[in-house]
Amino acid sequence: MPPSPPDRMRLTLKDVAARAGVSRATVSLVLRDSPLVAAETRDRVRGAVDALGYVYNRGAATLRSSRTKTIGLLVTDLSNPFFAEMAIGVDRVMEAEGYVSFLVSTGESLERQERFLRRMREQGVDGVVLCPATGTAPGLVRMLREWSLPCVQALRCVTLPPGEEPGDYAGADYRSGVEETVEHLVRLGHRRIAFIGGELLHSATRERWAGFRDAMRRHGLDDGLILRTPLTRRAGAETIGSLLDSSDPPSAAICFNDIVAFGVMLGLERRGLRAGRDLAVTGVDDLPDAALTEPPLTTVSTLPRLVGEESARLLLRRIAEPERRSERIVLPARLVLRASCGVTRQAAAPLLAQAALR
Amino acid sequence: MPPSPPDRMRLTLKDVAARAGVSRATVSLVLRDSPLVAAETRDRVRGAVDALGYVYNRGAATLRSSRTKTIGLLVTDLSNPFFAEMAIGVDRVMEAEGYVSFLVSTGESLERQERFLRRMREQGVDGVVLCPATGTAPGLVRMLREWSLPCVQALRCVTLPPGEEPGDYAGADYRSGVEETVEHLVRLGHRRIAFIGGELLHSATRERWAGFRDAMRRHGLDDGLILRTPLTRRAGAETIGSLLDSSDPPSAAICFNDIVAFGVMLGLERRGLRAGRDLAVTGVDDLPDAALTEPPLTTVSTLPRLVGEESARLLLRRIAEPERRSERIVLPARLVLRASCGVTRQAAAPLLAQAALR
DNA sequence: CCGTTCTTTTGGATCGATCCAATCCCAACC
DNA sequence: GGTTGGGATTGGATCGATCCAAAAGAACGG
Repeated sequence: MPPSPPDRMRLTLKDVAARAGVSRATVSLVLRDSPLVAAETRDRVRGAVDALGYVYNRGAATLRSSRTKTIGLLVTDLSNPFFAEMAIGVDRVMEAEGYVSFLVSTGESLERQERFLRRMREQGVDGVVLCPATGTAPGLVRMLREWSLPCVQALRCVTLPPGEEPGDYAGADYRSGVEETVEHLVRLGHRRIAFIGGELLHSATRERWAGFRDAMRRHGLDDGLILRTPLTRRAGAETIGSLLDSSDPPSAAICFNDIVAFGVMLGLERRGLRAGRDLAVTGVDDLPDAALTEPPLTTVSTLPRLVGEESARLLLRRIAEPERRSERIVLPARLVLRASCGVTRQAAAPLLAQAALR
Repeated sequence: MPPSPPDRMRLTLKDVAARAGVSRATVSLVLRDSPLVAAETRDRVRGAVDALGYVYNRGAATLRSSRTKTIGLLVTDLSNPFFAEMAIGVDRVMEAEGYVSFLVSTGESLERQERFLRRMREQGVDGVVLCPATGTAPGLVRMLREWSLPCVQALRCVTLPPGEEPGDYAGADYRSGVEETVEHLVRLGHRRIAFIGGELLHSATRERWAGFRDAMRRHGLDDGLILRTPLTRRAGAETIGSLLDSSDPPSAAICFNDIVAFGVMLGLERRGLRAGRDLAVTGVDDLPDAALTEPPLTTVSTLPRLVGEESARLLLRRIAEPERRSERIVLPARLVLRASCGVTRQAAAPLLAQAALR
């Protein structure tokens, strides 16, 4: 460790320059890894930096260059590991480029979301990754554009009227993930399938519902059994109870996400029933816990960390080139077969005949 | 919304000053809510700010005042909702004071931890809240002190040699929480109790172990059944299996945290056993899910959000007054009785006699 | 030896707020 | 009427890096 400055005075470029026998400008170039400086000079300056224990003052650099090497990252609910993972993904990519992130959890509050964005502007962040809170209006995206603050939406997105640039977006293909789930359940012989969860109207909900409806209709099945519930374990447990008591209960339940699916499995357990035997249950997200329930949960893997990484890369591209066209990155979402949907693909064939007899 | 600046030029204090017919200095005072300015002037300036759509440039302010109104927040694992909650707590308090936080998940990597702290110093944060990664040496705390960067440790803490100022710390009273758990289990008649989890040597582990050992010894019981395992669901499930197969299996298991406890319950379920009936199981943290397992989990509530809030307040005090004495805030941790430990306090009395006959 | 080109280095101006000592204003008091 | 005092306001210097145009130095051919 270099010896700390003996006095309380903070060292500046000038001190380093004096010690290395060059000008301030040269030191500045070295610190920014400019190819302009000669190797010999570079080493000398580096030596001086280490010897003095000089600390770069990013604030001063910002003022002059109006580049802060910081970004804002807004997620709706940090205590949901799904979003936390995505935040980690963003951070890993940004960090490698020398950026640091302001992270905040909006808790689905539009007011907090906007306040934070305003503050990010004051801070002069180079861009933001935004998971829009439920109910975010297109006006917000326009506002950011007005500010010329680069923004990438992640996991959810605000839809702008056609004709307007939609803006960058990175997310998972919820729609086809749910479609694939329906296909699989139908193949297993299920005809009456419920979709559980998603009271909030945002793109991630609409995509799932669309996938569900399309796939059900394709098979001529009733696509109306969609239950709007909060996205909690508790809601899952409660919903499944009333559902099973109804006059025409389903034989399978596709849940909005794994959390709801865990709740459904809990609800079944409380009634002495079991997922996979008495009701096929599936989720979305493939949280680490999904493989560890009893029975393990069939679910759609949406790889939040990857989504985070892609959002970050997208934002970096946008910062480098603000005028480029909007880009949408939709990562594939694959169905991960486990026991909670009754039977895995390999074992499905013999059962299909049996199911047809129902 | 104020009309955006018509040209690309960024507005400065000077523009606002001109419009309001005052000097730059006065505008600056208004923006900082100084009591020095007359009410009439203040309103006029505020009007000009709104009319022009002026955006405060915090970077410039920082350079001059060397106060950034930012802090760094380092947690070990953001995808653990426990830490995420604590981060939210920190953020809420800081936000109310006009601060924003750089948040990073170190993933228990000492190298990442140090790199991030260095970057925080360059950014000029006013302070950091640190959950030290496992294996963090006292040298790190000394380094921060050398940098005169205010630091509050949270949830875990590095122990410095006696005589040295220990530094600020906020956390939960794991020790007495675990002691209380032991007391309760003993009251229920358990004699052979295992402690599961905690391979990593940090203060939060040591405290739990100490609480366990003390309480067991106090009752003349064997305090040696401590199983070091990773802090995951999977580890909990695997550990309980081998434990039950051993020659002298325990009748109760106190788990490091709820995650491990969930794993243990899963392990029991896989063997057709049930927590609370075949083995008493308890956890620590009282995650939201703890109330929703089957059976619900008895656990020690540690209120991570509160710990976060306290850490933030502590940091604010330290920033305001760097030379004050170190402060330790240890929040009480209470045992929350649920069914997984076999029987709740109210129902315990009749069972005690029966237990004595074993 | 000079002109040309290319590489490397440089000093001064600049970014936009805050700090501070000085000034201004106006009422109150002797 | 002059002086004092306190509240309100101000102009210029300042924080520490980057930008830029220009200079210095090196290399080389004619």
